[in-house]
Amino acid sequence: MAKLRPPCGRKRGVLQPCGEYVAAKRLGGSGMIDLKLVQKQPEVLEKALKARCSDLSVEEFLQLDGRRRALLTEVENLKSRRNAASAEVAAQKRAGGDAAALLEELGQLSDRIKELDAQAAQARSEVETWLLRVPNLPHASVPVGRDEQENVEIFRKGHIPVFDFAPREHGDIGTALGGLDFVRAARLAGSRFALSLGWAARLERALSNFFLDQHTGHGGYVEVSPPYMVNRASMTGTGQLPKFEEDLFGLRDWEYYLIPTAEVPLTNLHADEVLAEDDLPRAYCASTPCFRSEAGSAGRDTRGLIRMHQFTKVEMVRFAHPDDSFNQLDLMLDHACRLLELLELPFRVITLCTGDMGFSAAKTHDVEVWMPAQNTYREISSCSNCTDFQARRANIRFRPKGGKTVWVHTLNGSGLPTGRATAAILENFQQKDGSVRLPKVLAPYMGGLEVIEPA
RNA sequence: GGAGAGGUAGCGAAGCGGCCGUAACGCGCUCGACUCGAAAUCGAGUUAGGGGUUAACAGCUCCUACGUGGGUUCGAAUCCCACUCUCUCCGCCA
Repeated sequence: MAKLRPPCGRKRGVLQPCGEYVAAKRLGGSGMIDLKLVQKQPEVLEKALKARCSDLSVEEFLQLDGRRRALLTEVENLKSRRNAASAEVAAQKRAGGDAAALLEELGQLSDRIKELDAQAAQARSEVETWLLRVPNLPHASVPVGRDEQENVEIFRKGHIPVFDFAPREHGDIGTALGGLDFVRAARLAGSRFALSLGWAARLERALSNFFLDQHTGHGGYVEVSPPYMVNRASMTGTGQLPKFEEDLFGLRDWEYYLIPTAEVPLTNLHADEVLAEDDLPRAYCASTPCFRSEAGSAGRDTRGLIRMHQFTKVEMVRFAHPDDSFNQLDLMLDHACRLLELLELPFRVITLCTGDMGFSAAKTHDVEVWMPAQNTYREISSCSNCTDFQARRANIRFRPKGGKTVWVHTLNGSGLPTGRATAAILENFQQKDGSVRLPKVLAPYMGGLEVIEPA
């Protein structure tokens, strides 16, 4: 079964076939945060890490890196001598001489180099492991804050519905209408799984198709149908690994992971490529299942469709020129908001503070939809500019006209997850008699169905 | 699953133990010449990472990298082993 070994090494050499981190070929180049920056301006990183409430020690890094450099200097001097002496051997042999004495010395030198090389590789690997765990630096415009309490609301849109009855939870509504079956889903798989039937299954397909149609039409995104499981290099490229392995589902005998979001395959679509400047910006979207272990969220959102081990989501990914990436972020945010407007759902947009942002993001806007049963806004989309963070890890560059290659900026945003969208529709459009009205834009996708009636 | 071919810079491709990794040659790209301008042509330039030195991402200097990892050797793109990906043919299969 496990005969076909997992492919996870990639050309850039950050990884070796069995998933262990080894010396990078291009330390400080592709693969991680800017090494030079850390070395020369450790205080910048220190400040950023503090803002993110990270416990990584820059001090520790400086020690590791110092050791690495000391070893390198030593071994490189020896190599330099070896190279010169080897050339001498060649010259003597060409002249018909006997190079025995030199060869004797070189043999010892070679052994010493082998020893030091191993030590240097080890030191390099330690430095790299540290760097791979450093989150992206927050953009200057991001509010500094500890947690979600300090996120900043930007604007609200839409009308919060007023009910002359107690609004019910979407899980109950969907179950009562025969579309959702959490009992059987639990029997089939376990908790945090859902099963939809009839109108609900069709609604999931309808939402997916509606979102994709909007993106490929209005938004100019290229639709992609990517792999739903990827190798370790891809997961490292977008930042899920090595730090967040426990959040992922992996296969037992194969070095593959189920994607937690289509951001992973879509962003890695151009891994190890050099794009032309004219290729930017580039936009992709995909509807895929997403798999998340939800480790650490035990007890949260245990009812309904909000937090699942498997859910379907349409994702947007953009590759942008560094000078243009924050414009692209605004654009992508618009695309997400537009879907909610078309679905007639009330929402608000917030900017995440430094302490609440994801690992790879330099700036993130969350879109939160109104959920009547909880009487609050809940996240339905998250749009992030990852600047060059993922591009470094996945080695995605572009070539400015006539210039040297530069890291692209990558962005990703949900647009939208079908489960949470369904939840919002059920709750916001529920009616006193137990029926649920559907947004008008979905009618063509629902075979003309406008209201879901109790059986 | 069987057999074979291959992975070298932005792309194509040569090299198959030291004179070939600032990697032949071609394309592309940059600059210049020619031109009123352009095309064509001609000329020059054009890999990346790291160490040292440094105010410097400037220069100078050294090291490393020919799919990945390991081995042989004073010395490996070149020889050996394992792995991986791509392509062709055969077999099997939705």
